[in-house]
Amino acid sequence: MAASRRYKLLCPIARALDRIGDRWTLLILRDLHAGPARFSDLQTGLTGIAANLLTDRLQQLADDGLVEKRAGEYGVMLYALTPLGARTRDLLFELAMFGGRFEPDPEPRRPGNLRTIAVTLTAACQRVLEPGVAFKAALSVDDEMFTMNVADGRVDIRYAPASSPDVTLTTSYEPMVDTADGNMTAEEFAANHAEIVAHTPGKDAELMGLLGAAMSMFRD
Amino acid sequence: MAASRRYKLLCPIARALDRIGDRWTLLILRDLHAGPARFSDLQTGLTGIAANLLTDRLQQLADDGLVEKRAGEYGVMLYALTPLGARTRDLLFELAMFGGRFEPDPEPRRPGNLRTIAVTLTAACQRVLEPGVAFKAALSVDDEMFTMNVADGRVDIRYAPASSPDVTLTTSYEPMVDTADGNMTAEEFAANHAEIVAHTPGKDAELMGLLGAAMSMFRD
DNA sequence: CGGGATCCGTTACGATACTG
DNA sequence: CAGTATCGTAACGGATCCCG
Repeated sequence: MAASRRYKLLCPIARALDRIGDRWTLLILRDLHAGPARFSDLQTGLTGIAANLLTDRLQQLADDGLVEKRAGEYGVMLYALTPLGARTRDLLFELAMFGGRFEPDPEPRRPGNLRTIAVTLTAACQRVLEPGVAFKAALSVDDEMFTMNVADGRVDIRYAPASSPDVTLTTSYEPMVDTADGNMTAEEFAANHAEIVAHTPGKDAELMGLLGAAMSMFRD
Repeated sequence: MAASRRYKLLCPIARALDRIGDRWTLLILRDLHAGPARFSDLQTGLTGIAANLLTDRLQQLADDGLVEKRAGEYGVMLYALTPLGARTRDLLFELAMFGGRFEPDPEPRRPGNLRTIAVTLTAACQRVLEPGVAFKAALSVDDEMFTMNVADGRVDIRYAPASSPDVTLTTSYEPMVDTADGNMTAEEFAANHAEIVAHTPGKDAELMGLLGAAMSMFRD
């Protein structure tokens, strides 16, 4: 952010907005909550962000200590959240809870990839998780793969294929959004829009119970 | 927000940012959480927002149903949060919690008035409030007056003088910020930077206990 | 004086093209 | 793949002016 446009106010809300209040910045953080990403992963997911803006925002986030750039395998550059950057999770979830109250745009654009859903889903599951629930799930949403780990009262969802999951769920993006928006019940979602296979007995019920409760959080 | 710059994404975070993601918008909502305000109250509190931008933002907020414009006494126009707009409270609090992790700007600007602190303080108190606590307090912060009502497990802080309070607290803005930032303990704040008078016995302890716990939330 | 509207220079954004 | 460079357009910031 240009120095001239910083609020510079002695108020923690303004201090936060001076770091993450720019256009695109919160959406970049949102996608990074799905795990480390390459420049082009982010550019694809953000449907039409200009390359120079993505460069600027990543630089700003790095300067402020929210994101770090590091070399991954095969020499590719990876951007990842720092512990400080990961603290935006609850904030992003509150944004999602608030945004869920509005009708979707009549002509919505689909994101270029589904990293976007990880942080919202993680935070929602975290809030409804009951003690003792534990499993490893492979989620396939429109052929994009997620790993969902639940253990010790913690939920973690990453944009990566899962090895040896307890349960596998295959579904699509739109019905998930419809369910979160209240246009479909969790029961109908489970019955008609989810294909589920348990590799460890009983874990299918744990997964669907958690997901159903999480998606229902967005209603009043 | 210009239609061309809306994200239009089928993601609740983007839907929220399409309403409240513009520059100044969240700070306007922040100040409105202190109670209904006139145009010039907002312009003063936001230290240097251009009049045309404030007009634009208020119009946008009204169009989206977050703010309503109504006639107050003596024919003055008042802007107030709708129930939907009031739902931004938890979101603003998460922003404050996150922003509190950063050092203040070396040359911070002071807000033109102290409406700015109401929502942060309300939300923080709400989260640490213990059952059974109830009082009405008059807060005087650098000669700006707030009414703090605590009853039935709810906290409400408004930018208005209080009539017949149980307890009166006189203090200043900077020590409150220092305490929230962790540069001062709640004990030192109470001992050296707060002048407190109980009109109903025991209510002074309830007020200071609540405020101390609230300001301490911003530490790790 | 409160509550804006208008004008204008500056800055950021968005699209496309280009490069190591 | 991972950015840079360029350029037209849109938003912002500051000042001034208007009107009841």
